Amino acid sequence: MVSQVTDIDQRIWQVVAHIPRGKVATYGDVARHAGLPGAARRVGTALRKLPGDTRLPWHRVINARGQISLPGGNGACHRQRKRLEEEGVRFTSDRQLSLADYRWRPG
DNA sequence: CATATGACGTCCT
DNA sequence: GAGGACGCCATAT
Repeated sequence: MVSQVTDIDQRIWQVVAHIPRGKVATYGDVARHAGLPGAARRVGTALRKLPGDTRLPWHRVINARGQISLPGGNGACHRQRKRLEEEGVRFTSDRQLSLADYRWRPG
């Protein structure tokens, strides 16, 4: 079965590509900027379709609680944290950071 | 057309 | 502040 890439996915990816280095955005924020308010879950599905070798900064997308939403089992979770730390983002816990300090606010 | 699913958000305990 | 329950949205079956 092949995941179909829709126009929605393209818009979501485009928004993610605009998140500046060293900053993060919540799934809800990305959905809203993509013109799909309330469709935060759909953002996760779109990112899930990304190939492992993508250049998109998907690691800058976290949930509204300021924590990584990927399951800890796979290595993706650790990979996301590592990339963020390399951008200067400090974690207050294994998978949590301070949204107040790093949340991206366009404008 | 009805159900199930998921890298979520908000409210409540 | 940390979890759980329930709600939302677009897709897949």
